[in-house]
Amino acid sequence: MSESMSAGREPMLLYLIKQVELAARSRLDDIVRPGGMTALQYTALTVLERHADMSSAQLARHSFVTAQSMADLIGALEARGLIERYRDRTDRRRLVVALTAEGRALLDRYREEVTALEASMVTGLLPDEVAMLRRALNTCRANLAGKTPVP
Amino acid sequence: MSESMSAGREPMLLYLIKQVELAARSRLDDIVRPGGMTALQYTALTVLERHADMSSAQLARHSFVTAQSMADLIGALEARGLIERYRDRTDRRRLVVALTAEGRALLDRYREEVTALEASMVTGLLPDEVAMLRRALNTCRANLAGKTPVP
DNA sequence: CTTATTTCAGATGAACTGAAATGC
DNA sequence: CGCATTTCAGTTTATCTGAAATAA
Repeated sequence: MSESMSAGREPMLLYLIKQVELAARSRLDDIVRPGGMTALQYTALTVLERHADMSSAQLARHSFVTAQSMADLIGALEARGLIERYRDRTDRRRLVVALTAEGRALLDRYREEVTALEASMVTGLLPDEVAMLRRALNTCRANLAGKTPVP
Repeated sequence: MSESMSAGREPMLLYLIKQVELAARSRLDDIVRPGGMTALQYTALTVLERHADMSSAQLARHSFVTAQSMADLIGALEARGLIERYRDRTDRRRLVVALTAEGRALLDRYREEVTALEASMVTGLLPDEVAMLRRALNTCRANLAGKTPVP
């Protein structure tokens, strides 16, 4: 009965994605742990580096999590002095997040190792294939969000 | 200074992978919640369907988690009656996991919806591109594990 | 003796929901 | 008023580490 269906033939894509996420995050945690950060925190810093002047709520939408979850993360980064926040003058509800010098220094400190981790992850794939992987993941992300590619 | 480096140009692959995993898991949770399961539990059942007669420790290695983490998951599935365990006669340390009829029924009950979720996730990609995505993820998984593709 | 499997106990990280305060 | 942002409080899920029992 069910063994004739196609879904059982190959592992779910969701399973593969989860495995890669789990293994990659574990490696990234090892890299940034000496800096007193988690992989998630480091990743958030890289997002802030690419997107200045975002509020916590904007970051939450950008990252597919609730505003409350992002507030926890932002709070931890602020407590560590890696970011600071200031009130937006034109909309005083918003607390705009900015990297501090220390935050930038930590990003720089681990940039090479993180780049090397990503490179080791895609070892055996051609440059075109890596570009294709990136494009496919962006498509998946957009499809799951019901939105256009990436802000 | 750091803005001339390549790492800052595009979002990290790790970030994209995490976003897709988060969004996809959330959708899968919605699908299987009526069955009283989490996405993780459903995924574990699909692994058991494809790999019979595995012990919890083997499953843990297969899934990149500790034996203790897998024991929690297996314990929940057993408590729900979706799997059962029996002692391996030739190695009495091992408790071999087997799907129950109820476990198979739940797999069948959600198979179509889960297949549709994966299909919707890769909407806009050609079949070749989906195959390439799967292959690339397998490569990443193997590279991160320091092992050969998949058991 | 060493190693593998399982189990027990506790800790942590990272997400969630609900509710309230503030400001647009 | 309704909506967005932030914060506070509590909860859940999914991982981890450490330690002990059993068996190969």
